[in-house]
Amino acid sequence: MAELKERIVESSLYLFEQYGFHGVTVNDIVQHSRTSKGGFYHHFQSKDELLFMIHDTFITYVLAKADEAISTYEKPALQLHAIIQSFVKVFDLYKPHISVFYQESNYLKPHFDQLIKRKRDQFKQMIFQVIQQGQSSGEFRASLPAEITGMSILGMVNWTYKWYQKDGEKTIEEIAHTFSDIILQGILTPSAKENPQLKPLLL
Amino acid sequence: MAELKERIVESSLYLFEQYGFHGVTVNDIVQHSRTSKGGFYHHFQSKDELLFMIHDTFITYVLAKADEAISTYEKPALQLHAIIQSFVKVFDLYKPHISVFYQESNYLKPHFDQLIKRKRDQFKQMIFQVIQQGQSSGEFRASLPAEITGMSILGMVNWTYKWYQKDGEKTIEEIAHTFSDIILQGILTPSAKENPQLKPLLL
DNA sequence: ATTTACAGACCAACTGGTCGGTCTTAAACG
DNA sequence: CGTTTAAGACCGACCAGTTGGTCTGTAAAT
Repeated sequence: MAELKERIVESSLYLFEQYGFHGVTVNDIVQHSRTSKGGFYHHFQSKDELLFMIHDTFITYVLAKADEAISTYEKPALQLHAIIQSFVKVFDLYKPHISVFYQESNYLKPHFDQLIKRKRDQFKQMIFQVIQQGQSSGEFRASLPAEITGMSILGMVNWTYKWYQKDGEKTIEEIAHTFSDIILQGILTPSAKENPQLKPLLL
Repeated sequence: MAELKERIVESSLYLFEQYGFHGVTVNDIVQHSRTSKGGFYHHFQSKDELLFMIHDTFITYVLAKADEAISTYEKPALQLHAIIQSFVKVFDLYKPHISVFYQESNYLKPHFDQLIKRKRDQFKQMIFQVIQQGQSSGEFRASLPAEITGMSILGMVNWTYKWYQKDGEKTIEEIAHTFSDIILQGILTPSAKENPQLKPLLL
C-alpha cells in the first residue's frame, strides 16, 4: 500500500544525487523504481513536488534538532555547540537528500566538468599544504585534522556567494577580515598568537 | 568585432543567476542579448561551453591569487591569511559567475521555493540569536559581527555535503567536533575559555 | 460497488543545435 | 586608388529528439 511511493523516493534520491535533477527524467525514475508514469503521478502532482518533499524531509529535521538544542541548554556556548553537533550529523543521516538540494554543475558534461574539477582540486591542495606546513612549524595547532580544517575554510568562504551583496551592509573587507580572524583564532597555537608578526592579523 | 560575445556572456550571467542554467534557454539568451541563434553558435560550440567559460574565468583567477599569496609569504599563517583575503574578495569581483556555478534549487517553482526558504531562514535566525545572546552574556567576543559569524558557521557546516562520505576516513563525530572546536576557539572570549562548564567542549 | 493504486500508450510543447544565406571588413590585386 | 575577393561575423527559419504530463483503463482493496 503506497509502498511504491517509497520506492520512487529512493530511486529519485539515487538518480538525482548522481545526475542532478535535470539530468533525470520522470521516465528514468519510473524505470529505475520499476513502476509506471501512472503510478508516479498518482503519488506526486509533479516532478517538482517530489523534489520539494526531498528537501522538506531534512530541513524539518534540522529545525527540530536546533529547537531541541536551544531549549535543552541555557548557555549560548552550549546551545551553539549542540546545534553544530546535530547540524553536522544530519549529513550522515540525509546526505542524499541534501546533495540533491545543493546539486549543481552536474549539468556540465564530463569533459568540461573534469577541467573545472582539476583546478578546484589544485586550489584545495594548496590550502591543505599551507595548513600542514603551519602544523609542522608549530604555528597551527597540530591537534586539528588538516583536511577537516581545510574544508571548513573552503566551506566558510565558498558559502559567501549565497549571501554577499555588493551594496549590502557588510563590506567585502569586513567579511574577509572576520573570516580570517575566526579561522586564525581557531587554529593558531597560543604561542603563535603572541608572535608580533602574526598579531596584526587578529582583531 | 566580436562584441556580441561579451553581450552574450553578460546576458547569460544575468539570466543564469536569476533562473539557473536549466531555467534559461539559448533562445532566452539570444533574445536578452539582442542577437541570434546563429550569432550564439558562431561564438560557442554549445550551451555547455558557455557555462564552462563562465566557470573558468573565476577559478583561474582564484588559483593565480593563491599562488601569489604562497610565493609572497614565508609563514603559513601569513600565507593562509592572504589566501583567505583574496579568496573572499573574488566574490566581490565575480559573484555572478560564482553564483551560476553553485546554482541550485532555482528549479523549484516559486511556491515550493518559498516554503523551503522559510524554514531555512528560521534556522538561520536561531543561530543568529544564539550568537547575539552569547555576545550579550559575555561568552562570545563582541567584536565579531554576529551575522558574518553566523554565516561562517552555516557555510562551514553546509559545505560538508560536498566531501563527507559515510564510509570515508573521517567519522561524522570527528567532523562535528572539529568544526565546533574551531568555531568556539574562534569566538569564545579568553575568560569564557576558562569556564569549567565550557572547557570540555574544546579539544 | 466504489474508491484507491497502479499501468502504459500517447501527445503537445519545447529545446539545443543546424544550415544556407547575408552583411561587413579588410587584405590582395590590378 | 578603385575593385575584387575571401573570411569572419551574424541572421533566423527549421528540425528532430526529448520531456513532463494526461487519459483511459484495469486490478485490488475495503
